[in-house]
Amino acid sequence: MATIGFHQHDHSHCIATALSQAESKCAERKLQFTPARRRVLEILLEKHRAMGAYEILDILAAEGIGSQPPVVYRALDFLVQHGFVHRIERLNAYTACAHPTRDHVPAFLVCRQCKAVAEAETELTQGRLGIAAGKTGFHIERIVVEAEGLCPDCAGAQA
Amino acid sequence: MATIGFHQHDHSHCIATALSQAESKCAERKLQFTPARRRVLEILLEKHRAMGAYEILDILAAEGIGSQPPVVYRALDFLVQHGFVHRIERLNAYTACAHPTRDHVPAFLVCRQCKAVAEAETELTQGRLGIAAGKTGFHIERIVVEAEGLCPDCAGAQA
DNA sequence: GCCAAGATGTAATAACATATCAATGCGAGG
DNA sequence: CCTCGCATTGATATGTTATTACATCTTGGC
Repeated sequence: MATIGFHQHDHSHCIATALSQAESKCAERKLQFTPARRRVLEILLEKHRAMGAYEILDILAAEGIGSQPPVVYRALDFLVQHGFVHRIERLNAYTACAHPTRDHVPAFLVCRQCKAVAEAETELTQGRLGIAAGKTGFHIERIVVEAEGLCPDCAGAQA
Repeated sequence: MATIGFHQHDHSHCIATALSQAESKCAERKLQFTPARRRVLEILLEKHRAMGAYEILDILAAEGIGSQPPVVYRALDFLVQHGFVHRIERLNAYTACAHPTRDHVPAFLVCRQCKAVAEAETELTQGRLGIAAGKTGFHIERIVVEAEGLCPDCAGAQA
């Protein structure tokens, strides 16, 4: 499985796979994979990029699923909590997890121009930060790693 | 110089030093260290914690320096741009740089309970993320590293 | 003194997120 | 079957963070 996604590929298969994986995972853990939650995940998988909550909400509203902010935020909270979706802090946006089957610490490459997002992995207590935390007795629970720069396409177009 | 700051210390000296360092740096680079910019940096140094833009704005407003959002956002943009202040994405907040004399990639330890922030350092193209970026031709310009967890005080208080 | 670039003043609005409370559906235990 | 408890949903309102737009003023180089 590619960890990085700055390339085109046929996509409908991934969507179906990811959705059914999410479904089984929810069944396994006795979680309710409700229509709103399912649809939000599906939208993120379809678009395959980082989307703002209100952008998703617009789609839900057009489909009559719900038009108030809490609808989408509740769905996103659920999906993030269970690892189906990640939040990109840098963009205040959300993106479907690229490899939901593995337990992992996500790291992102975010293009500052086109906003494309690729997901990689990292360690929880990597290098210097882990050392610094250990020294002071800080207990790390979660880590946000987001690199900002230019994706190959935008770097090329700029020249 | 300590890279981590979960401890008390006499502070007025650091403030004066940091301000005059900022001043010289601006002079050197022919930047305007205007009253609003100076005061925002000073506020962040005084409080010595992450502050929201509107929290800073309240202080500016009370002092008659300005009461509209752009006042504080412009000052913060300037300070962030030139490395005097860092933005904590996870908190949508800002904090004075702990070691403005060095060129560095900041990394933060953020307590999820008391919101205390400590600054450490990291590398721009560390480990796996750098490799992933290299493989795909992504050009990293900036990197955000923020660890969330419990600081020693909060971890202790909880027990 | 004049011009261009940078900085500020001000109003309005956009974008992102949460609080609250009532109503509904659904499974477990009686 | 009933009903208790709990997760989810619906709906309204509000809170928080950030940007756009445009007029005006200041500063520094020529």
